[in-house]
Amino acid sequence: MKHFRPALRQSGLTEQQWRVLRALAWLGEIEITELARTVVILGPSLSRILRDLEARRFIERRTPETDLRRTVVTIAAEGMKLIDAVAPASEAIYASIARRVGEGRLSDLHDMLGVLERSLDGKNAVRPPKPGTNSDE
Amino acid sequence: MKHFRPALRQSGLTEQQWRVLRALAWLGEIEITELARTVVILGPSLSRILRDLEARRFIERRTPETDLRRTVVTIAAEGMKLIDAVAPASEAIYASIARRVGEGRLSDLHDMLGVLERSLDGKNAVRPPKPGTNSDE
DNA sequence: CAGAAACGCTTAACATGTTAAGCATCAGAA
DNA sequence: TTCTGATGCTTAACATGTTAAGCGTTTCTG
Repeated sequence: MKHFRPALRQSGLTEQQWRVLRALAWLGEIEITELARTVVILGPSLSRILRDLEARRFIERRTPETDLRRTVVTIAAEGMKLIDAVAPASEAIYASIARRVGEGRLSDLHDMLGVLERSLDGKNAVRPPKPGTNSDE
Repeated sequence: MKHFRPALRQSGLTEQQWRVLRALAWLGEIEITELARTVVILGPSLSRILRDLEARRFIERRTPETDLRRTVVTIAAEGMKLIDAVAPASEAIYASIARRVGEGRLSDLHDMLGVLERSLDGKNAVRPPKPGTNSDE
């Protein structure tokens, strides 16, 4: 959401890069296909984003010996530093939004979007994290 | 929403092009800045979309003598044909979505999004049309 | 009347969404 | 063991979102 963009840009991150890094900080390590589902970004887009984050040494990749098709991604030390630097501002912005809109309303909206998603797609619906994280609006 | 895309692509239209054409069919003629607000597309993006639609002769432009800065846009005959050709399929898809999700839920969601928007931005909040039109999800 | 500020619109540049296609690898069937 | 289909991931190409900048026009101020 554009409320977060100025703060993120100060740290040289786009929204999507931030969301990906946060997910990695949260999850530890994850395979790319799973990460795409978790952050609700299409595979080709995620590939490109990860390429850039890897070039900037914010993430690292590893191919498990058990299945050479797969790539496991983790956040690197540089990436964790960035997360730690940006998280306070991001959380403050989110808290401000929550105050203005109301926690109850955000929660209701989140639930309704989940219902909508399940109604339309049935399976394979990924719920974004509950309020308290960077909601994708 | 991706439910509409296959049908639109058969007619050589993207979602945004369709939304712009439908707004023009609905509104008659409108200035570009106003159209951008109405369809919730940023000016630079709308400029590019209109450029393409104009090249394909789906829309027409006119500069009013009263203010040479402004451009008034209208849908052209070719554009109206396209609207008439695509509208039945689009409305059928929307009706299907409404059945699966529930009209009441869609209406509630629409209202909640309006509240969210007003809470965050106060003024200048543009409400997308009520269900029955192509909602921007 | 002249100059400054604001407005309307466009374009450039970059990031990402999206669709299609391709390559390497794995799993399962014959 | 070999072959086929599926999977994981990447890239190309195109459309659009976004930010910044620029140009022409209008409005406002001194």
